[in-house]
This record gives sequence, structure tokens and C-alpha cells, in this order.
Amino acid sequence: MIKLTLPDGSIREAEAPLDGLAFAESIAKSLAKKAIAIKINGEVKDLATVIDRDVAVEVITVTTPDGLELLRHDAAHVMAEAVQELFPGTQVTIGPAIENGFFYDFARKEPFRPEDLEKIEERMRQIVDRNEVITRELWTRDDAVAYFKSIGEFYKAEIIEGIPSAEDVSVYKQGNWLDLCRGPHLPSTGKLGKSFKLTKLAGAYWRGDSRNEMLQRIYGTVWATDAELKAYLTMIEEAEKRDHRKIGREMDLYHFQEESQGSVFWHPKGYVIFNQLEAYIRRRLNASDYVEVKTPQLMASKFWEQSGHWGKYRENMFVVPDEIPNTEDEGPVLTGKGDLMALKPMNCPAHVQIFNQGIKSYRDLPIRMAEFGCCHRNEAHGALHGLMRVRQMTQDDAHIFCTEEQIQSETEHFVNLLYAVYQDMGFADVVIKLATRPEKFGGTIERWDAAEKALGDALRATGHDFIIAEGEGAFYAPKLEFHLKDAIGRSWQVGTLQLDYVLPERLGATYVAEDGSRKNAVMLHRAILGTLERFIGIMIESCAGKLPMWLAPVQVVVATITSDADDYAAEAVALLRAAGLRVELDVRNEKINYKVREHSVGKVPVILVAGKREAEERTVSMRRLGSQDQSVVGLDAVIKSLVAECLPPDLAPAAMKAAAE
RNA sequence: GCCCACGUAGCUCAGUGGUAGAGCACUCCCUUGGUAAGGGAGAGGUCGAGUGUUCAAUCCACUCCGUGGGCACCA
Repeated sequence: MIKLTLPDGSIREAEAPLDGLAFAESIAKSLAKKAIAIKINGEVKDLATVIDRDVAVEVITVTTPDGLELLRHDAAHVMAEAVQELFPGTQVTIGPAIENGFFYDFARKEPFRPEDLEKIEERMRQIVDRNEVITRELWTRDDAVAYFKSIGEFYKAEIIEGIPSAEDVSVYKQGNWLDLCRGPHLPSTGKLGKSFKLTKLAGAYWRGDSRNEMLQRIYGTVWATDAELKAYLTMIEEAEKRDHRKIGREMDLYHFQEESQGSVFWHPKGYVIFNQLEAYIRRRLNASDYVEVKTPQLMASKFWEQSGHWGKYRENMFVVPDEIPNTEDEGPVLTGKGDLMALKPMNCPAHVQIFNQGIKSYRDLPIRMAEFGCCHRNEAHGALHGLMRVRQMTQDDAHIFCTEEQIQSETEHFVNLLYAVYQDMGFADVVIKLATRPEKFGGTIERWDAAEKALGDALRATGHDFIIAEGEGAFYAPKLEFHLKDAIGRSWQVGTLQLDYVLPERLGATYVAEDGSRKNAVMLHRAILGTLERFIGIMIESCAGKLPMWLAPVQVVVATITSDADDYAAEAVALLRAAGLRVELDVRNEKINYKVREHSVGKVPVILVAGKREAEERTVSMRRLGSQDQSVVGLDAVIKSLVAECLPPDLAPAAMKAAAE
């Protein structure tokens, strides 16, 4: 007798061992039809798995997250089968399920063409129609290696060779096609359904290492139903309309050009956002006992050698000779004999120089030193991405010099400040990663372990969940990374905190401790927005350009209906501006429909319309972005309420309180 | 940097081996219109750059530059 515990806690008994399908049938025929796998004691297994002992069992269907992941994994296999049928000689490598879909990496001399995707999709549908039974076999490792080598699948053989020789490997067969795979899989290709689409073609390095050859990756998406597939594709299409590069152009915020790729030309409207954001963070930092500094843009390469950046990051630094070029027509412009200098890629070594002026006491600590530092990094061409990844960036950077005892409280202080800021900006969905010691690192393992623990403890103390990013720390310190997502779901690091023992030691940042001894300060590198450029990019995408009032480049447009109201509208604009608002006047010879449309497209949050009537009554007709309603309100009242509405989030509560008194 | 795709007017995009077109935007004229595009006229392009093939290249080939999607990188 076998006791089977169902998800609802009830227990079923079976006379004899049975497989997953039989188990599903024992519950309901309809369930057996939909079953694609089973979960035994929390582990997803093939439907053909035989249950022969007392376990907790659950039937998996495509409507569950586990089922969907299975579907995605199988889609990768079916795609691989289709590709090998259509393009003989193509080698398969790996093909996992990912968020929303799957990919498979292929090795083939000829590149796939975008039009090949349709052919592959068509063949995939045929394979689904063939409803090939998927079976699992266990082979010895050596047999598997020999087999895959014999059919010219050298990548597969290499993967299997990495498995200990004593272990058997599982191989899945579907029709005539087979692949090494841990599984589990669907019972047959027919269960995949046809709610899939191949979405893009890309290159990807074998084993994720740029020293290896490049494979061809095909991405696809698959869903349980056509309706879900369609919804997903529509969602992506809609999200692409929120792309900050598109909105940036439409709203006339900034541009790039090839003479300075990766560096932003901020237009007046975009720079308003930049300045407002900077001013906001500055107030936040001032209120949190930071001091602000400004340090040199150019420093001698020797300086960067000392900090350790020259050795590791030189290739990404903009290096300039400290030499005045020859202006004569003949002869070399530069002799090459000048000392090298570099544009700063980061601010920290410069902040240490300020810290090191004079002698610091433990009584002085912590020192929280902030700079809106303009840094340059020569990022790889392929890495550049609108405002998200630039070569000239402005960080809301700060370094906290503190004692070892202050690490935890300073980290908590920072995390709380960061969350207060993100909340003001309307970001709730923050992913935190704790990036740990990389292969190449500075300092001692003991220090690293202590630092990683301190960061984790601080996060737990502030009540935030986080995930571990193994080996992704900076060379000198473990990091906390705070990630936000862009419109189409790509994750970008914004905030960060790095706990550094190495740099203070290298650059001699010491203080006099209570007992009179000299100790190295601990340095926390931290940023909340990260770079203003990227953060603005994320902000634009998250609100589709409809920025909150306090950040909107133009907060109000006063538009006239007829020229009778021109003088009154101009007066209204003057009053609104005097009250500190960013206002534009529109007295063009255009119909009000036209003006409303244009300013709506331009994402102006408030349009105040003035016609003859309003001019006579000293009112305006107010229309808000995204609404078709209008309300006629007195000019003085509207100015007062808009002023309140346009206050930055850190100033609004105090102002409201004062107004209430 | 690597793989694939793309590059035509300010923007979005057609198009052709015989030196270019639309819509919107822009300028001017008419229109003074009550909440998401009123009408007319005009101006605007070395078809990303270079080399080659050809009688002839925006179109074909190659190289380079840039952009997009990924990969790698991200102090």
C-alpha cells in the first residue's frame, strides 16, 4: 500500500506502484488529459515516473508556473529538433527555459537569417503535430560522450565530459531526435501546443566566455494558450512605445551624436529633469548629514596606479597626455613624452585625498562625503544603450568613511535613505543583490567574509530580501546592488553600496582611534540613483514620459482660444512663473483642439485654457494630461494649488503642514 | 569588442541599376476657431562614409562609421 499526499493535504492510497499519468487518471480523466508532469516531494518529474513509495504528489499542468517552465524547456528542444532537421550539420549546445520563453544556442558556420525563424517555427508546428513520444533513457557517461562525438556533436560531448565519469546521464528521445538533458520533459511533443513564437536571433559565446567561439542563439516565447501569447506580444509592443530613446526624442529632452557617442547632449527640457533630480538628492543628502565636495576631472595616471584602477581598468579609461600639442604644420602633434593623465572613471580615490588632508579622529567619523561626480568610462561600443549605459555619467556618488563598528549602522542608514528616495520616485519593485567575492580580488578572504556578512546583516535588519550574486563583487569589495527594470523588463543596476577595506589601506586613509593608535578607515562606496542619466532613463520609461509634476520639464501651458485672451494669458503666465512654476504660453493662431493635442502629446501635465469668457472672469479652464474633463477655476486659486502640487516629494509634507497651521 | 539586422527630409517610413517620394513637423497666406490634428501654398535630401563592379550605383560587392537586438563587459 502506497500513501500519496495531495496538495490539499488529503491522502490517497494506491494498491501498487503507478506512474504519474495513472495517478492523474485516478483523480480525474480530465486531469490526466491536461497532465504534463508530476511533482514528487516538491520536485518536478516526468509524467512517466513511477511512484513506488509514500510521497507528496501533485499533478502539473501548463497553467502552473512549473508547467509553464516545462513547456518553455520543451519548446527549446522542439526548436532544436526543427533546426537540425532543416539545417543538417548544425550542432546543438544548450537550451534552457528563461523568463517568458526559451533559447537554444547552436553552432553552425552559416549564420541564420531572420527569415529562417519562420521556417523553423513552421517545422516546430509539424513536430508538435507529429506528437512524438518523449522518453527518458539513462546512459553511462562514457557511452554518451562516444555517441555524441560519433554524430559530430562536439559541444554536447564536451558538456558530458564535464560530468563525473561514475555518473549516468539522462538522454531524452523524441521521435528520431535525442538530446542530453537533465529533464524533466513533457510526455510528447503534442503537449507543447502551438502558442509559441521565435522572437530574435543573437550571438552568444560558448559557455559565456568571450574567449570562446560565438554561437548563434535563437530566442522564443511560449505560453499555455494563444490568448496569453498574444497578450504577451501586445504587452511588449506597448512597452516598446515607452522606450526612453523614443520618448526622449518626442519630448525633446536630449540627443546623442556620433562625435560623442555615449555622452548626452541635454536639451533645455531634459536638463530641467536632470537639475531637479540633482537638487532633490542634494537636499536629501544634506538632511542626512552628508557634506558635498567637487574633485578634479583629470588626474595623473600614477595616481590611478596607486589606487589599483590602472592595472585592472586601464582599457576602459580615457587617457590623455599631459602635453601641449605642436601647432606647426609639419612635425608630430605630440611627442609622446608627456606624462599620462586620465579622466576620472570614479570619484573614490579623489575623496580619499580630501579625507587625508589633516588628521582625522574617530570623533570625526563617520564622514559622509558626496559628489555629483562627472565620470568617464570608455565602455565597449556594444555596451552603450541610450541613457542607460553611457560613457560620460554623473553619479550621485558618496563615500562614507567610518570605523568598523559603524559599518552596520551606516549601511542601514543608507538602505533606509535609498528606500525613502525610491518611494518618492514611485519605485516599489526593487531587486537587491548581494554580490560576493570574485575570482580576482584585493584584500584577505577573512575581510571579505566579514564584509559580506555585514552587508547581509544590514539588509536583514532593515527588513529587505535579497539574492546572492556569486562572484560578482567589485575587485576591492562586496556590493549591494539595487536593480530597477526598464519598460521591456530588462534589469538595470541603479543604487549600490560597496564595503571597501582595500582602498583606504592602499591610499592610507587612517584615523586616530580612541586608544591613540592609527587605524585604517572603512569606506562605503554608495549611490542611490547610481547615475543620473540611467535613472532618468528608467524614470521616463516607468511613467511613459508622464513625469510627476515636480519633474515635468513644462508643468503648465496656458493656451488661448482666440486672440482676445492673449493679454490675459500672458499675465497668467507671468503670475505662474513668478510663483516658481515652469510655464509656457501658447497664443499661436491655431484652434484649441490643435493646441490641446500638441501639448498632450508633449506630456504637459496641466493645460490652462483661456478664452474671452475666462479673460473677463479672471478664470482658466483646467485640463489635466490623460483626462478629458475640464474645470473652470479662479486664476489665483489655481496658482496656489498648482504651486503646492509641483513641490518635490521631500518638501511637500512640510509645506502642507505649514499651510494647515 | 563579438554575432545578426538596419542606416533615404527634423521625425515616421515608401521606393528604384538611368542622380528621389508620402504623412507629420517647418515657413508664408487664409481662417478667431471652446478642449487630442481647419484649409492652401512653399521650402527642405552628396539616399551614413569610402572603395570597387558597371556606360551609369541611393540600389550590387567589399571596408569603415553609427544605430538596434543579444553576448561579453559594467570599478
